[in-house]
Amino acid sequence: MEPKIQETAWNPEIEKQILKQWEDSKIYEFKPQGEVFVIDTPPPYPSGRPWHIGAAAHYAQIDMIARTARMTGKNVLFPIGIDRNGLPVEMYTEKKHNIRMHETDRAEFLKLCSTALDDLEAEMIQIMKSLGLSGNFSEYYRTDSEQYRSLTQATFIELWKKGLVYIANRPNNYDWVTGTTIADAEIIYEDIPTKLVYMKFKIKNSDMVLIIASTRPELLCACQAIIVNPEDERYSDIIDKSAIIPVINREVQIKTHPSAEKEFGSGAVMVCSYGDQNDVALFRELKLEEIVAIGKNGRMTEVAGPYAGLKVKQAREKIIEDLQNQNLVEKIENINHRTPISERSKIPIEIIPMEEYYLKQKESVEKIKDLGSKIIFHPSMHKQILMNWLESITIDWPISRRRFYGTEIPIWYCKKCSEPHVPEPGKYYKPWKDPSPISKCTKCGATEFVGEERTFDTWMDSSVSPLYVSKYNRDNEFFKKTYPTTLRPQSKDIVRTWLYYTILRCEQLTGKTPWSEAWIMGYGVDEHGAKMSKSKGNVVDPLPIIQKFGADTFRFWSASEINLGYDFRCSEQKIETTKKFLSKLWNISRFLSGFPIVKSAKTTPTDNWILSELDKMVAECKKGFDDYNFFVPSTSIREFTWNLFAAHYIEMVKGRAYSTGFSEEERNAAIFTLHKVLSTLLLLLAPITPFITDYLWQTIYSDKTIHNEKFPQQENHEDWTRFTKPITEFNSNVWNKKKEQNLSLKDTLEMDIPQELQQFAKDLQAMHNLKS
RNA sequence: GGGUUCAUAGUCCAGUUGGUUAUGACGUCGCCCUUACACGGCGAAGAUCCAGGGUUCGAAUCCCUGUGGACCCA
Repeated sequence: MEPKIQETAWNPEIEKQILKQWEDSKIYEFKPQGEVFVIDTPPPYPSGRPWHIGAAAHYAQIDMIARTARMTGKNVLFPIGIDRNGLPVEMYTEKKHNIRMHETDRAEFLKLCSTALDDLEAEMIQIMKSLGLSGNFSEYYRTDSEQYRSLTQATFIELWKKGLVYIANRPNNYDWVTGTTIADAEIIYEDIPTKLVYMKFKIKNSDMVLIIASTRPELLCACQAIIVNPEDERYSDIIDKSAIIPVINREVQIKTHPSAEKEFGSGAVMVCSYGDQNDVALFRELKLEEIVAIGKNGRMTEVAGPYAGLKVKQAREKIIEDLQNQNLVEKIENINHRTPISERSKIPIEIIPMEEYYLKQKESVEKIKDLGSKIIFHPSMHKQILMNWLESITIDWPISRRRFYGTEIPIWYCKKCSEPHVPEPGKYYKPWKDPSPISKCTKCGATEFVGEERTFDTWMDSSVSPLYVSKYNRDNEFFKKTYPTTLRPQSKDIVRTWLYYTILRCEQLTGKTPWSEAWIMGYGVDEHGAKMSKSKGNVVDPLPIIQKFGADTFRFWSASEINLGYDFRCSEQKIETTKKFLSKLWNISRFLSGFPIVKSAKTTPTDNWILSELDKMVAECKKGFDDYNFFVPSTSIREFTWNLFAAHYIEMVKGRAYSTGFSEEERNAAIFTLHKVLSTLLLLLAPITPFITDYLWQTIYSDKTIHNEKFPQQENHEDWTRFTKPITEFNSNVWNKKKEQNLSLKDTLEMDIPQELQQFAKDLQAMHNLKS
C-alpha cells in the first residue's frame, strides 16, 4: 500500500491553506449555549516594532487554553482586542513627528496617534492570525473605539452616582516645563551631580547645634519636621525637642522614624513638602501640614519669602549663599544624587499638590481579599502577589490624567458655580470639544457649562475588559450567559494593576468577581536570561522566526519552553531545534499512512505494553491541560513519542506490520496499535500544534477537522509499564553488542532473550534478527 | 528598605508526600544509509544538586543562616 503522505518533511507553507480552511468553515465560532468558557483576553498594546516575542509566545499559549477548553466540549469565547489608550503612543507620536503634545492642536494630535496605532496594530493582528489563534478576529475590538470608551465612561458615571468618586488635592509628580502631572511610569532616574549642604539647626533653649544634610536647601521654608533614627544614640537626648530652621527662623519638632539612615549625612533628616516621594509618605504618616513652596510655573511661591519668584535652581544657589554668609553651613559635599527626571522634558520633576479625581478603593479591600481568595490561580503561588498588594493599599486610586490620548472624563462644570455634572451613560462624550449635554445646573440653575479636559488613567479602560467582552449594558441575555467570565490570562508584572483594578471595578459594578480563574505568565527574556530591551540590542523579532519555521514550531517551542508562571528564554536556535520534533511526528505519520486503518484487534504483549505507557501519558497530559500548563503535555508527549514509541515500539513491530513471518491476526494487532497511538498523539497535540495535527488527521483518519474532536480519555489498561525498563535496556544491550562486533544493525546475532521478556520474544527476535 | 521567586553537567530544564545508580533536551566527541525519518539512528564523555549548619536510619527534596541573580513595590 502506498503511503498517503509522500513528502519527507512538514512544509510550514501548508499552514496558510489550513488557516484559510478554518476561516471559511468558521469552526471556532462562539455559541452562547451549553457550557461556556469565556477568556478575558489581554488586549495587547501596539507600542512599537517589533512586537515582543514573549508576547507572541504568550498569545500562542492563550490559544492553547482556548483549544483545550474546546476539546473538553465547551463553547469558547476567545475575544481579540487591541489596547490603544495611554502614554506610549503619545510619546511615540511626539518623537515620530518631533512635536510636543501640549503645544499641538488636540484634535490634530489625536489623529496622528490614531494613525500610528493603526500601522502597528496591523502587524500585530497579522502575527496573531498567522500564529493560528482561534480567536474572534471578525469582531476584534479596540479600547479607543466609541463603543469601548462609552463603556468606560458609563461605568465611571455609575460609580460617580454611587458616590465612589471624589476630588482631592494631593501631591503628584509634576513636570513644570510641559505643565502636566506625570505618572510614575514616565519618570526616569539619573545620577546628577549636586551639592549636599550640611546646615546648622539650633536646638531651642539649648546651645546645641544639630547638623542636617540636604540637597534641597531651598525647601527649608517647607520644612515641617526633623527625623532621626530611633536607634541613633547620638540624638536620643533631643527627641521631641524643637529646632530652629536656619534663615527661616521657624520652629520644627524633632521626631524619630526608621527611614532616617544613620549613615547618610549626619543621620538627621529634614522633612519638607515635598523633596521626594519619601517626604510624601512621611507627611502622610506623621500627619504633617504641607507647605506649597514650589508653584506650577516651577518658581518658588510666596511662602519662600525673599526667594519667592525665583526658579528652584536659582533659589537653591541664593539660599546657600545666604546660609554661608550667616555662618550656618558646616560644609558642602559634591555628590551624585539619584534624581527623578521627567522622561519627556528631561528636567527634575517636582512633587506638587494637585487637584485630581480619586476612585475609592480602601473600603473595598476586605471584599476583594474575599473574592481574590476564591479565584483559582495558575500557578497558585502567584496569588500571593495580589494578596500582598491588598495588604499595602493605603490611598485611593487617582484616576485623572492630564493627557490627550485616553478616554475623556465625562464631566461638565457649571460656569457660574463650578458644580460638576455627569451626563447620562450610554454615549461616548468628549467634553473638551462637545457642547454640554447638560442644560441647567442642578445647584444654581445657570445654563452655561465648561467641559473637563482631562482623561482617565489607562487602567480605568483596561479594568472593564471582562464587562466589555461579555456585553455588559449592551446585550443582557449574552451578559447573563457569559459573566462572570471564566479565565483571565495575563503576565505577572501587572497583577497589582490590571488584575487588581479589574476585580475592584467589577466588584463595584456587579458585586461579583470578574472571573473564576486567573492564569499568570512570566516574562520572555533573552537567551542569557536578561530582559530584552531596544537599547541592549537583544530584542528578538518573532515575525521572521514564524515565517521561517512556521507557527506550529513556534507554538511547540512556546509550550515546551515555558513552565507556567516562570520566566522563559527566547533564542532562535532553540526554536529551530524544536522543529525536529515536528519532523519526527511527520515521518512517523508518513510511515503509518502506508498501512490500512484497523478498527479493532486482539493485541499482543508488545502492544499492551505501549498502550499501557500511552495510557500513563494521557493521564499525565490531562493533569497539565487541567492546569493550563502546556509544558507538562508537550514534554511528556515528546519523550513518549521519541524515546519509547519511535525508538522502541515501532522498531519492535515493524516486522510484524510488514507481516514477515507473522500471522494476519498478529499483523492487524500491530497496525491497530500503531494507529491507536498515533491518533491519540495527534489529539493530544491538537491544542498545541493545530496545523500539522489537523493536516495529518485529515490525511490519515478523517475528512473532518481534528478541532471538533474531544480529548482522548484514560482507558485504565492493565499496567505493563514495569516492562519498559527491561525492554529498553535489552534493546540497548543488543545495539551495543552489534557495535562491539562491528555488525550492521540488520546482521544476525546470537543472543538469548531473558526470561522476563519471553512474551515479547517473537517481536524482539524479528527486530534485531536474533538467533538463539 | 519591603515583598515574590530562582539556584541541579558547557547551556536549558525535570525531579510528586524525603527512599537504590539524579530526568530529558541542546551542544560536544565517536561510529553507522538500518524496507518512516541524515531535519535520522546508536554509543560515549560530561554534575561537590550555590555555601554552611540542622532534622532524619536516609536530604537535590524539609528547616535555619548566608551568598548570588531576576522581578514587583517603596
